[in-house]
Amino acid sequence: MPELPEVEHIARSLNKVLSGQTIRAARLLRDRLAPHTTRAAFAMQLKNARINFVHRRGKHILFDLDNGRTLLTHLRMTGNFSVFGPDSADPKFTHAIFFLGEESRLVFDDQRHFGLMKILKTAELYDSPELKKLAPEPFSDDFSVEYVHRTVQGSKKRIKELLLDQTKFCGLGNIYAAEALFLSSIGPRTISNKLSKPKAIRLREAAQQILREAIEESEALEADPANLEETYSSRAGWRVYDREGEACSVCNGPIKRIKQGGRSTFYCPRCQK
DNA sequence: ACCCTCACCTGCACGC
DNA sequence: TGCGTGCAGGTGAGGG
Repeated sequence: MPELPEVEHIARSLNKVLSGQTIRAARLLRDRLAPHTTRAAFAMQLKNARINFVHRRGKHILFDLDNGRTLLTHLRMTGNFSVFGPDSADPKFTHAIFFLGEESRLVFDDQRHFGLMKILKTAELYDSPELKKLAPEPFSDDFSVEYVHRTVQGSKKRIKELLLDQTKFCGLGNIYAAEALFLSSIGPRTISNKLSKPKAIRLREAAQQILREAIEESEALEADPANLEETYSSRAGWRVYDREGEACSVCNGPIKRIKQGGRSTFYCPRCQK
C-alpha cells in the first residue's frame, strides 16, 4: 500500500540483496497477477535470468534482467516483496515465487490481489502503457516550477484529485497528497487552475519536502529483507492524515475529514485556503 | 472535462 | 459472540 517513498525504500533494499543474483526458477501462482502472460511463459522468460539491478519509476518496481527483459511490478494496496531463507514459510496470499540460490527466494504476496506484474522488453520499457504517460519524477529536472505551474493551470480538477493523477504528479498517494497540501496551506478542494504561481511553487516544494522526509526516514532504518514493509507500516506521525478531530499542529483547530473521489481527505480548514 | 460509483479482494475496527 | 457496515497508503472503467 505504498506511495513513492515506500516503493523507493523497497526498490533500494531489493537492489542491495538481489543485484547480481540469478532467478533459477519463477513460479506464478495466481494468473491474474500477470494477466498479459501465462504461467508457462512467465516461468520461461524469467528462468536463469540474472537480475542486473532493481529500480523504480513512479510506484512501479522494476527488475532489470540480463536477458533483455524487465519485470515490471506494481504493489497497489497490499502487494509486498520479501526475501526468505529456507526456514520461512510463504505468507498466506503468496502469488509469485522467484527461486534464487539454493537457500533463498523472493516472494510476492498480496492480500487484496490488486498487484500487477508484466514482463517487458527492456528496450521498450518506457514506451509501455504503464510508464509512458507517467508524470516526471518529483526529484528530476523535468519536475520544474514551470512544469508544475503549467500542469495546475491546465486542469479544472480539485487539486487533491489532481495530485493523485499519476500522469500529472507521480509518486504521491492519498497520504502524501494530503500532507503536501497541508504543508503548502492549500485547501484540498481548490480548483487547480485557480492556484497562483506562488502557490504552485509552494506546492511543488511541499511535495518534494514531504517525499524527501519520508525517504530519508526509511533510509535511516536497517531494512530486513524478510520484512520490508515493517519499516514503513510502523510509521506514525502524519501532520493531518488520519487525524480527524485532532488539533492542528499549527493553529490548534480541529482537523477535518471530507470525501473526494471516494477517498478520505484530511486537512485543516483554518490553515488551508 | 469533470465527478461519481463501482470493481478488483481481504481483513479489521466499530456499533448494536 | 456474532453480524452488519464502512474503512483501508491504488487504479481503471463506465456513466451522467
